[in-house]
Amino acid sequence: MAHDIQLPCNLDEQCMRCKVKPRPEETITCSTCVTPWHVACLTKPPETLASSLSWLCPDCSGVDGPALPSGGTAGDGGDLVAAIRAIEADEKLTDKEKARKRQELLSGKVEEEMKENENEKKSKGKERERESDSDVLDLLDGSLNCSFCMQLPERPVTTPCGHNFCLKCFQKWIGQGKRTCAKCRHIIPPKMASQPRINSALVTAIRMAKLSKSNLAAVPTKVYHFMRNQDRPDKAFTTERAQKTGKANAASGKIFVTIPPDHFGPIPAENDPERNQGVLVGECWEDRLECRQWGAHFPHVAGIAGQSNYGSQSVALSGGYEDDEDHGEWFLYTGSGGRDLSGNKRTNKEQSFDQKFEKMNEALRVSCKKGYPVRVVRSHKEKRSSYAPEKGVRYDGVYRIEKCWRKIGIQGFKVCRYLFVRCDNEPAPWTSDEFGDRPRSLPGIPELKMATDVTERKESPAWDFDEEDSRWKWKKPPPLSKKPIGTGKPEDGKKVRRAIRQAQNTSVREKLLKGLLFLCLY
DNA sequence: GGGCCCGCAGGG
DNA sequence: CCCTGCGGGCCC
Repeated sequence: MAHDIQLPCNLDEQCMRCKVKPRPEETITCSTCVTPWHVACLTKPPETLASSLSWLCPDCSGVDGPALPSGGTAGDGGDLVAAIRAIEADEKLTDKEKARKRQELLSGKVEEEMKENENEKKSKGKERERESDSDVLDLLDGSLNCSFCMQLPERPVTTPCGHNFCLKCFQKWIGQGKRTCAKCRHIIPPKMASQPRINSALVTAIRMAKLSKSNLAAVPTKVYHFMRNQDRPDKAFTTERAQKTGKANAASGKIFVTIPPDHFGPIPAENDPERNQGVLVGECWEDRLECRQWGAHFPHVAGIAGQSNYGSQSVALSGGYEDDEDHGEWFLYTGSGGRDLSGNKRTNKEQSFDQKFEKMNEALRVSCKKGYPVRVVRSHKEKRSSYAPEKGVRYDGVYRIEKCWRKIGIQGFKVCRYLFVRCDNEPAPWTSDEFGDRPRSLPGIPELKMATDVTERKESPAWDFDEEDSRWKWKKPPPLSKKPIGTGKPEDGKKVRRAIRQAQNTSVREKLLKGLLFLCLY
């Protein structure tokens, strides 16, 4: 892998990259910092003998190191920094032991203490702490800074007394004839004064800390999200276990995009190895399983994708419905959480009218608060059976029962917008000063991707191109015919009718105030 | 035309 | 491990 991190040999003369102890002739020593490196593990080994005599290691050559492994997540960075911090703070250790421990840590050896920390963490449960990583450089801002320039040390050298300096700053100090630490006045050993050695462990730590900070919002794709699907067929399939064929009982085919399930916002080209174009607004799929395969909306049935302590990645609107609250440009979305009496999915449950901000609803609210963009998939399929209006679709108020699914001529699901969601009883996470009424992006969130191919959208009868304005406009569908309401099932009829009445009597405004509806803006 | 049954996927 | 969830096909 050409993109592996460059690492020298450690104090035991073992290559920190390949973990073998190379023979002396297989190593090369940096002419500046005198650090030994394993030649076979260098991405650019010196080509001639002459060049090898004056060879500068990757840390001393001043050339930016190659890309760090992309598998590192914010969490890894946080753990690493926490571990370094623990080592630094340990008063029982000598500086040499600290340096050694840091090096071991960075070369992949796991300390027993680390394992214990891990276990502690696990017992506390799965915690999402990306935000707490924002202080990841605080550590570096403080104790690790060069005492001369007060910046993160460049090509850092570390004195035996444990203080860090830029190589340049240090050499300048030595050049002035000083032989004591600029910070604590401890004697600097003559060997260090004449041959300062770059603290490569610290270089790596700083790099990784910077990386984990800068990548908080855009953690590179984890390969396994892609790999794990490679043994699946391209299309939905029936498992051995399933007794019935067809998509009703199918497992999804491979997932083509490489975004992790908790990825917010647009799916960019780099996560679309199949087509290298990303998933664009306006794309269509046959069914929910395909929405899943292209990463637009992962759950196969559920309407909201998300995690209650993290945020919501996407929602699915089933039905291009005529609705005062669906204006195309904006719409109201109610959360999940009620019971569905239709069909015979799960029967024995009681119903509640008011849904609560928990689980997926809470996930959506988190996204509201934080201002994360939410992918939206709108179904253009004609709906019937389970969600027929006369059956009191989600009479508990989760869905508006007075509306009907309508056929609008196109079959399939479509990415309609990347939305910034606002829940009406939460303050908007952005200000109009910053973003206007239509925020396009927020810090740490990738820029929205819009389909530029207008022909794509032209296929949808829900959108009209306004020649005067030269832009696409949502076409309000014709009003629906009123249909009688009722289930026909005696045991449900009373409850259903009561709930329907209740829902009808609750104005949109009231619902919003109660937090029953989500107001979505893009 | 719609009710019923079925099973996957993932959150908690 | 359990339970739920804006699917979907088939059979009545």
